[in-house]
Amino acid sequence: MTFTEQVYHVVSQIPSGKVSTYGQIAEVLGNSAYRAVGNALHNNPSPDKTPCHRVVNSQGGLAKKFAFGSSDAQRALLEQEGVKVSDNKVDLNKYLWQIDVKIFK
DNA sequence: GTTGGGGCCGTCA
DNA sequence: CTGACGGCCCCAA
Repeated sequence: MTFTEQVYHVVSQIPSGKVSTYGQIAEVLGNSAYRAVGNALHNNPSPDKTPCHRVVNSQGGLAKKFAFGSSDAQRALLEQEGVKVSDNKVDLNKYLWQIDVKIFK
């Protein structure tokens, strides 16, 4: 199980209507591997299995380029799931997903 | 509040 | 094996 695989696994565990940050994922997988996390999602071999649109940065803002093509698609998906997006940013206080460490165990 | 610079981890060429 | 890049994050001016 490589780091990338773990990232996919964790991201796939994100429930609908919730979002997570690169920092949170990195915090679960390692200490500070947010770089690797972004890289992993960039590869994103299975966008259907890996909802990278539910992954945002610390500011709750959407990324510039996603495997889907553009951030507008990501925003649409989030709103479709019940997550209200304003100015390409989500309310982390409400939609931030509490990552469970056991998910990749 | 905004901008700039440094540093972490992993993968690919 | 070494070098470079990335959808980042944090701290200091």
